[in-house]
Amino acid sequence: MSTRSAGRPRTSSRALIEDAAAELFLENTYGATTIDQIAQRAGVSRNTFFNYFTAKSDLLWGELDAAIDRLEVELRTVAPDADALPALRATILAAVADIGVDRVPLALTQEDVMGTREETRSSGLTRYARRADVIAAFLARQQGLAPDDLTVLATANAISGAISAAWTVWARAGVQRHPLSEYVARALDAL
Amino acid sequence: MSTRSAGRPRTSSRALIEDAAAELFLENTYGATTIDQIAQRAGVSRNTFFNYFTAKSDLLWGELDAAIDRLEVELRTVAPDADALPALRATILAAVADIGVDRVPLALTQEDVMGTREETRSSGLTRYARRADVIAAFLARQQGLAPDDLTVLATANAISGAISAAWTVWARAGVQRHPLSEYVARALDAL
DNA sequence: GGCTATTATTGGACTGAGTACAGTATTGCA
DNA sequence: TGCAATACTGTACTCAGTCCAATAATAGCC
Repeated sequence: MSTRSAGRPRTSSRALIEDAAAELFLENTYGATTIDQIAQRAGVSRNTFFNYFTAKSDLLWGELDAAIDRLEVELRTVAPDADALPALRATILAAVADIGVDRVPLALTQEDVMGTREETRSSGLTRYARRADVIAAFLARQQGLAPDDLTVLATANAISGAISAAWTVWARAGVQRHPLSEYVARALDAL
Repeated sequence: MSTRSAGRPRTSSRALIEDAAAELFLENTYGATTIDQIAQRAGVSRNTFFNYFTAKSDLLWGELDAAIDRLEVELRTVAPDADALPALRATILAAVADIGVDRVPLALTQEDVMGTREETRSSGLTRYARRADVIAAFLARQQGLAPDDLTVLATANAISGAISAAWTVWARAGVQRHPLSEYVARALDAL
């Protein structure tokens, strides 16, 4: 890597890419910045980009992806005889508990600035789907039902949808926003 | 159009494209057929394809798109003083009422055959989102709340998610499946 | 019939995401 | 020091989707 000359790299390529992308998204909007531009500003080749991210949209959803990962892991530790829905609610809230005021995913924070409603939306939806999968697997496991049972899937999709709404409203709330978990709690209560 | 020689065309380009696509999806899977192949088999230029469809995935979701269109239109006719949720439920069921046993969207019917779970999923999700928008607009209108109210959005997303689950289970049910509206009704009851 | 405005269709050139693969640095470790 | 694994790069490719200008076809009108 020509620009990072000396010994072991001070910053990982991953971080360089993320920083470069964040800058460019703010300058030019998400849609108008190309992967080539990101790689170039990060001082990294285009292919290195794809070593760290499978798609451009990955850059927008780091925080959310991590929360879903946590949710999946934590749901595995729920006692088999626990009541499914209360346990699910508690675990969902725990998975977003440490997401505070300043940690807003890029995609949502700068939706307006970036003017990418449509473009970010479809990549965000795949997170909704993954979360629904995680929840459905938990419900099926916990309630001894098939993973493709209609009630299980309907419940899981409904819950995932409500959480999506919470993220959206939270992110749009601007500087005076409360912790994400409050929004998620209220969204779940709406069911 | 070289292949359709005589007078006025017997079949519209749109139908030719749809038929060609359906054939090719079955032969080669959705992901493995290109727009060029579809256009070629339909005896139409590539650009003509884009005159009729904005994306390849449009070909998969005709039935669902139409149902969402109906839902949107019908929701506008609901009396302003009607109780929102019961009216919504009735309108949703009406919008899928005439979708019978044999009318299964391509995307879902041939999910296995086409082996495109991942590829069809993201395009299907945009339908989920559009339906959620339609429902949220209705709820906000009917209840006198802001369209970005958390409760409104959470409810709309949850309902749209449940409906997605219903479509999925319905389509996967195979030949012995019941009318779609039964699945949708059960999914909504799960909330 | 012939004329005209509109619409359908086409060709061609382009951008940009994502993939494949082989080759070259770099690094960690023995 | 050397070797194996890993990080990085170059190049070439496929395909979706966009843009624009040009041509065919059609419907309506006289």
